[in-house]
Amino acid sequence: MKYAEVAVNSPATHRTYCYAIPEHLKVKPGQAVWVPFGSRTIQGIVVELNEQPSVETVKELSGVTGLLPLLTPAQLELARWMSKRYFSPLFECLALMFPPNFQHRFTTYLQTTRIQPGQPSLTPEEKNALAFINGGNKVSLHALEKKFGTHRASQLIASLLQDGLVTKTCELKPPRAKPKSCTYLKLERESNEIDAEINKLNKSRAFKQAELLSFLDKQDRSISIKEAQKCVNCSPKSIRSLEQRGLISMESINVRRDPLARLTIAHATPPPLTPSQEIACKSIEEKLQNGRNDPSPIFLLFGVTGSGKTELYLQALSRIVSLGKRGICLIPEIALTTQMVERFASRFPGRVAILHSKLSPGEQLDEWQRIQEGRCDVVIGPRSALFSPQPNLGLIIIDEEHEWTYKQEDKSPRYHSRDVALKLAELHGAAVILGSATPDIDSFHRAQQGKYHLLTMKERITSRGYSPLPQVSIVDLKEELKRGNTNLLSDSLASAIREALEREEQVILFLNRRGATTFVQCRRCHFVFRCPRCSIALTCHAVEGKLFCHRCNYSIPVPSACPRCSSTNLNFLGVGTQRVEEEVKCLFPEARILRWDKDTVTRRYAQEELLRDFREHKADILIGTQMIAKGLDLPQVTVAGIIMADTGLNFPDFRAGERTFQLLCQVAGRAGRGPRGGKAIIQTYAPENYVIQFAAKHDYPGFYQQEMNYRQQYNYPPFSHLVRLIYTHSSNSRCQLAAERMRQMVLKEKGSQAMNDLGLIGPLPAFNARVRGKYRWQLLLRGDDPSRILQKLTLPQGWTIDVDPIGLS
DNA sequence: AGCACGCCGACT
DNA sequence: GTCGGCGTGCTC
Repeated sequence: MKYAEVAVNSPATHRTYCYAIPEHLKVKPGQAVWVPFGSRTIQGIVVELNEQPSVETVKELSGVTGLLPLLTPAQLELARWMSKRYFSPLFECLALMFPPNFQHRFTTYLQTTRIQPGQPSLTPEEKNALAFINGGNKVSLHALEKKFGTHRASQLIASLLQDGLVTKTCELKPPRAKPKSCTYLKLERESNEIDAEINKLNKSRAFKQAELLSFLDKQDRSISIKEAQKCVNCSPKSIRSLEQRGLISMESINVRRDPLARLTIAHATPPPLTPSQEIACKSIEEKLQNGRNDPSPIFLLFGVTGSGKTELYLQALSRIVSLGKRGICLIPEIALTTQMVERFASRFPGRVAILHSKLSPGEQLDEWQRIQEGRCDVVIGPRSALFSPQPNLGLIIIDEEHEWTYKQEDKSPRYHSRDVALKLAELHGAAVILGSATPDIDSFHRAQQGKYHLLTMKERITSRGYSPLPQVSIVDLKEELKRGNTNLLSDSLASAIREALEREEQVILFLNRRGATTFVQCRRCHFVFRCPRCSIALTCHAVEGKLFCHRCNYSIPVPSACPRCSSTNLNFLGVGTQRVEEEVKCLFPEARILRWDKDTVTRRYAQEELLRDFREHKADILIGTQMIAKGLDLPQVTVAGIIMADTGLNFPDFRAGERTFQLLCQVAGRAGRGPRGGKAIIQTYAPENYVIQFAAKHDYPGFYQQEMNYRQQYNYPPFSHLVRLIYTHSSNSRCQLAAERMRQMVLKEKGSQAMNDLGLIGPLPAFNARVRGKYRWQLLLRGDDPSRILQKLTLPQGWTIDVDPIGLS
């Protein structure tokens, strides 16, 4: 008898469980299996095989799904590493690597047994529920919960089950995506025989069949059933009848759902490299060549906006492909994949796969299969693309490596793609290229320490040769106010826009907020309208005439009076893209304006369309939030305006400065990518702030130095590591209590482990203390290795652990 | 996820 | 005294 250690799909289960393998089952590590667990049967992944059981009493595996192991040994190893590092259940880490739509979910159904009308012991509500279940022959638990509420439903079911009036059954939901096939028709007779058949059919009044035969005879390619029905307008019955008589045959062929089919991609050859690209490229090739000393080299490609980082990715990839290996390229936002995908697809035609959540389940499945079959040189996608089954991995590229979307914050495992990529590369002996114009402070620090190979590209190239970075001027909004200008646009920004419009050039205006006004305040008693559930200020959307909570979507109509003092003198404070748009419209009534933020762009390819319109100069001014800052190549833009640089600078997070610097550099870098050059204007109330000063000079090294001083002074990363512990509960006092208890627990452990460097911050309510009606309190651990203390502690339920948190909100 | 166990307030 | 609410912990 052999035994399997299985990671099971049960929440909050960090260990593996031991199962006996029945003689008739063939099981290998990486295999997906069904196992009995408590009262149910659930899915699991075999992570290890043993000759001896690890516990005394074991159950048997119920079965396997698929003959081959679902996951490779390297994937198992990566998941184990992630589970340990991020304190997340092993199964959750493994699940990242499953094919699309793999996880089978059970649905619970209820059915009535013998009906006994007028049961005296039943409450009216129970009778009601019984009638509801009796209505259909099988009712899902979900439907019942919707009707009666989750809690009430489970109570009702419990009592009805006890009375033996209903039974409960479990069924597997069918998978949402299946391989798509198309059935083709083929003639089984020679042309001369066909004519005879057509005559025969016409005589027997089966003229539709005759028509179909003659249509098929005339074609020189295979015709699908759908095409045939459309062209001849015949019924499926006619086709069946011809098939039954052996005149035609049907063949089913799998068809691929290609997400790139809607793009027209021209093949391209590599352009000549600039001197700095040449140097960087040589350096990468050299390291890839002597893989023996350093099998998994890591490059930090520090190149200013427009220095041609993508070309270097392409060169490195083609090098890797020529060595018989493959690559993965991570990009930060789904919205902007298209430009990148087109670049890759034009150089590796038919050998590019893309993976992201906006693809249909069918497309995801088909792309996944192509990748697994080794038919793609590169997989492009957001952070999850890291877990695609790319065989023989030789290179991982992370574009815009400083981007925060690479860290999964909202759900477990709370991993950072950069760190996981480095581990994955180590496991495969693959190279890693991290690319950015404004590298993450931590990445640049590691490059300085010699852990990464630093490649610098300072020249900016455009279609017509080199062009300098745009000149950036800082506008002091305090001065502007003194001069009596209360508009959002300063005089110098307005005149820059005017000049650009006169020359028929384009302008982008950046604002890092959304909504028309930020919040509404009473001028008399200073009451602020807040969300009753989340207690954050409500945002006004003038178009809908409502105030919205941007966290939980709670809304109320735009108020006309203060609920506290009944004053009708309300102040609509703050700035949103809508208000910028109004003001710009007012100043430049003839300009064509596009607005891009999460409110206007929700449809699947809406961003793409909007971007295409702007690039084709169907609009003059683009107003947007964060999204317009990211990696767009807009050659006709000559003016980039930052409406308010300070938003975010005062955010209660030690990385606020870094984040603002990155944003400002990115926006400024949007201007002047074409032959006409360009300029950027930063409006701010804090013109002397080092973040704004260095951003205006495009001086990353200068900013890095200053920022490092600050981080060292306050012992923030990279001089320390952080772990955030968060407790969530609907009662605030409970949170506080739990957090205080946790603090005592950690302090005690700190003493027994003699971890003198470990610092505790908190307990504190999280910056967004209330989310969806639940309070959140946090405890920050800071030190050389704060994770170590947690290995010994088992956290009570309700706690989440975030290792190396990215934001502290 | 489900199920059992144990601890507190509201009743016969 | 017990019933049933919920919070907590376990499932090989």
